[in-house]
Amino acid sequence: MLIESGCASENTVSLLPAILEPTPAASLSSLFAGQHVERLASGALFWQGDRATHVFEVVEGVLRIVHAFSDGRRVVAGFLFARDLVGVSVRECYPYTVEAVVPIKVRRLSWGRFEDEITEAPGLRDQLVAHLRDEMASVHSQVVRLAHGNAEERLCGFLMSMARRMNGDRWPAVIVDLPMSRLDIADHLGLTIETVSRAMTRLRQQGVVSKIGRYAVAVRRPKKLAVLSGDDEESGSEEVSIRSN
Amino acid sequence: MLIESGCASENTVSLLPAILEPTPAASLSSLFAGQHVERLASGALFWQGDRATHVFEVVEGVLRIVHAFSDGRRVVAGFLFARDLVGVSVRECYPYTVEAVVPIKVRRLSWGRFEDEITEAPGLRDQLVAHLRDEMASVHSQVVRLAHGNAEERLCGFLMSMARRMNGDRWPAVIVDLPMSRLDIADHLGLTIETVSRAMTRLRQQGVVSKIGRYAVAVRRPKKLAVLSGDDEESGSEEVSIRSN
DNA sequence: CGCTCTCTTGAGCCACGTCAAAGGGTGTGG
DNA sequence: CCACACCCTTTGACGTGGCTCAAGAGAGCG
Repeated sequence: MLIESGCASENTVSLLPAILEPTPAASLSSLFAGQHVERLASGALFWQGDRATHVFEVVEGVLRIVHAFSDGRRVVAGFLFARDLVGVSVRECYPYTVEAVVPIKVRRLSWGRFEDEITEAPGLRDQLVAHLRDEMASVHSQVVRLAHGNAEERLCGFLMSMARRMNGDRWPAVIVDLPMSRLDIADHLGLTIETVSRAMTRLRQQGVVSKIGRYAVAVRRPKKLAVLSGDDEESGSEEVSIRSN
Repeated sequence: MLIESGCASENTVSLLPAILEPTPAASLSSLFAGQHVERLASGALFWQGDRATHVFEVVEGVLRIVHAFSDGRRVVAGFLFARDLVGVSVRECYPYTVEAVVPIKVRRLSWGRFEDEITEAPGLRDQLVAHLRDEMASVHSQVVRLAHGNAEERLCGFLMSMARRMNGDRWPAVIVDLPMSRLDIADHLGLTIETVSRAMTRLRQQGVVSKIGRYAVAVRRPKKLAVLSGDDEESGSEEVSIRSN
């Protein structure tokens, strides 16, 4: 039974004794603390192909990571929320556009300044590595979600991850905000808006969720949602699958 | 015209003056130089859910990154080749199984030792960050590929990325080795073996590729392959697409 | 109240999944 | 050296989930 549900966050750093940390900057976020807060009601924070000149911290709101294609098609690779960092995993040019889903507030740091600060504080380097690893895990699970299931499973997986992120990893969450449009969700899950809509309707009919206004749902049957998302699985060995209920 | 085709590799590090590097270890790979070479004919290097005790360097051969589900379905999140590192982006437990596609050789380092070496050499920390960023870019493009196109586009994208990786980023490549089975490719692209097979046949009929034995193809029309994969796109703005040649 | 934008619902079609069988390469044993 | 068996791949026939096209329903706003 190795499945200690979790295997997540905040451990890499603590593996090293916290003794040698002379700097007061405890977290990557604190680097942005002194920076001016910028507001953006809508549109792009930066464009795919631009030189990566800045790193951002999301203060408030939601953004989407977008790959645009010349044929008009679009892929939403992910969403960004308060406290997320933008651009730290980029090397030279931004490989995607980042746009505001709702009016947002961000702080920015020039790439050079960010690098300098990181270089001077070993603790922050570790935090950066930890952050990149978390980001990897998140993108990785998105790969699995896209390759794996049908429309309903993908939507359930998306709702689960939204519930977790917006609730500080508390689960089950009752209310899940979905500030992005159906088109954003569709492009994120590799589906069309119609299919997303139908899948959502089916979930409502099954009593798994119910709509609250337009941009939120209430999770009525968290367990069923988890099962449908295929999130509880990941066995790989034979001797599982007893699971009553 | 910001699109300097490239925007890639080996710059993050050189932004910092290379003055302060007392250690002889120039690259992450060199950490593994003294380690015993292990051989694995087939089966898993480690299992999904295992505690992440080691970091590996692939010396020779090909491996696959596998997510297994309790219902028997499988997702191949990616493939690993010579010089690739395995496990550096993991935090506590391996979130996937890594298996040998062909008989492989690897070197290993304990997690603790890896961390220690990294901590002592600032240059290596930068390399680690650079490595994680490259890995992010790779996984990111996999997300885009899965969310974007139909079977043929996905297969073309896969062939392109295989051609690039096995040829040290030289393109166009004539011969592309495909040591993995159709099932591996199918699970990687979110398709079935039959669909992969049919897509491959269609590419052959169009004269884009031709089969060489069982585990390799020759690229006959690289340009068409690139177009079909949707790789040349990524515009986003209107005024591009001049690009002679 | 009417306009517009987004979401929902419906009908038909097509690409891909499923089921089934045949083809081809590889290894083993006669 | 051939024969057989096994496994992987290819090809075919058919069904279905999701895409396309089209219309209708809410919600925000002047």
